[in-house]
Amino acid sequence: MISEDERLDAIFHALSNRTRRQLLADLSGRPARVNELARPYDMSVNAISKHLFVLEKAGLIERRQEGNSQTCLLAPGALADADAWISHYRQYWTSQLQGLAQFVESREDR
Amino acid sequence: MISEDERLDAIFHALSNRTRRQLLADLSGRPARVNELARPYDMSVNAISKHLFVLEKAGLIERRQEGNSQTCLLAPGALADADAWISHYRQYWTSQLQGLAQFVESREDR
DNA sequence: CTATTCGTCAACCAATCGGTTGACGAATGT
DNA sequence: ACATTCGTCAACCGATTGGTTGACGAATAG
Repeated sequence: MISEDERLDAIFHALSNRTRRQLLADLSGRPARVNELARPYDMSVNAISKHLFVLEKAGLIERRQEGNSQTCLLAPGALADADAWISHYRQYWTSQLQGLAQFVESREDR
Repeated sequence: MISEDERLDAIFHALSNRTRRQLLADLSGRPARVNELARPYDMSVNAISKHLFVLEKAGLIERRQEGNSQTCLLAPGALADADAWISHYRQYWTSQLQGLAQFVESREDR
């Protein structure tokens, strides 16, 4: 049984690398094979394959075997989890900001 | 000059650790000093201090020197950036899903 | 059958991460 | 003046990360 924390760890970790974010962008709208995905990058196919594995572990993409080849496509759910976490805390951010001005003032004229 | 990619790297990296996410939760609503924050954790103050540094570098919190002590509080902006990135791609997720059923079908009855 | 293309596995590497301990400087309390 | 509290700095540690190369098995093409 995998905890919510572990899922969020994996999701945010997956998003914390620009190559992986770019791969997600590349997959926006259309699925693609590993080779296609790797071509534009100045990096071995192997490295891309590892990045895809990280994305898959986080639940951000799925891979489907297609005979010789392998198709990757975006998976729903994981990104929504990240979004939910952020949205939840953004409301605190906002509410704290309402009180922030007074807080700062109260300190600055000590 | 710090690139957008570097900012997002830092923000998502900061969010990828459950202790740091919890620290942000702890700061929800009220600022707190490093010692206060560290107390509930089974971890040295030093470790917490490092986590706070990561959060600060990502622009998620600010620290204000208060004489001997040090007050941490949430900072606006960074979380909004993460939110913006995710929101942008969620729309692709959704639109891709609309076409996914057909795609899967077209492959499965080959 | 043979050659090629696809992607992964395994081993390795330097760099970063997440934590520790110990020493320290700067403010505060007595 | 002295002791205490606050938090950081520095060094160290094992584990993980992000990349490499080389070998391999499985599917496809000639």
